[in-house]
Amino acid sequence: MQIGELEKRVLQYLWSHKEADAKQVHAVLSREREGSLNTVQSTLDRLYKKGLLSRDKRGHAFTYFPKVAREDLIAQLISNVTGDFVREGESSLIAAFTSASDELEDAQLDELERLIVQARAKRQQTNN
Amino acid sequence: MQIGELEKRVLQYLWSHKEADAKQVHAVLSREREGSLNTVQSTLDRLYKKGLLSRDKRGHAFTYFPKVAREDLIAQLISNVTGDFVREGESSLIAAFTSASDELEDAQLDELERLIVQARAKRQQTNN
DNA sequence: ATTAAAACCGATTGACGGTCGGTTTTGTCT
DNA sequence: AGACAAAACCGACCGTCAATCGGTTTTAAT
Repeated sequence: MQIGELEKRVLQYLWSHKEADAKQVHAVLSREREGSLNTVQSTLDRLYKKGLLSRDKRGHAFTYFPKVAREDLIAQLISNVTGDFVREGESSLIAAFTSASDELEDAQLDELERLIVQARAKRQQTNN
Repeated sequence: MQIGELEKRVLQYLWSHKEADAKQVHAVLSREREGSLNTVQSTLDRLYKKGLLSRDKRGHAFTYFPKVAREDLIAQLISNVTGDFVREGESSLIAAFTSASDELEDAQLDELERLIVQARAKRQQTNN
């Protein structure tokens, strides 16, 4: 799946505000970019058809909600873009870490390790 | 930057074989896909112009070499595709890990942790 | 029923990867 | 140097997809 620039901004907004209709999104975005309400509407609709948003009619307008978590989408995008490059038995994450580690802060290294420990604990519990 | 299907295959081939000219690449790829030599040539040239390959004239033909490491390209692609989603002080990797951890094998968890330890050791040395 | 708001449709534009025919350049061999 | 063959290079075209927006239809509130 391919996510455009405007689509990304719209997603960002919805993740941080939980819900909004086209008018609201347009109002906010028009402070930093051009574009008609119609364009925002199309974009919301495209995201909806991509399964990234859900919606619910309230009065005239649809109110849109994020349907996928930000982290899930990030994971999916990473998987899409790296999938063909990754060997059997390897993870995109590991491949990426190999070269990204230099840019990580100490705190992020710690955080990542913490998450690993946590993941292990979880699969211990659930016998995963 | 955007990498197409054929471009990915060509890169894969060059990473595993170090160098090749258009003819060779075409010969190999034509076992699994259609397409003229010219198409492969264009693709090599596009990759060259993108800075992902270098080349060197040998006789009539250019011989192409990978210019970026596989892991570096993966990291760059991840950064491109997730960049706008990632908060200050956060890493795409961490965000991705949050949702991908369930799919990782135990061995990969171990591997990742090993890489973390290694990264720490390295920055200890170089006073990073 | 009227009316205003929003959804919906369809057309257009701009990127970009893939594809390939045809021309030009370039190396090689005699 | 001239002929020949091989490969580079150019330019055109297609398909896809995000962005854009005008105009029409649907819909809901009064």
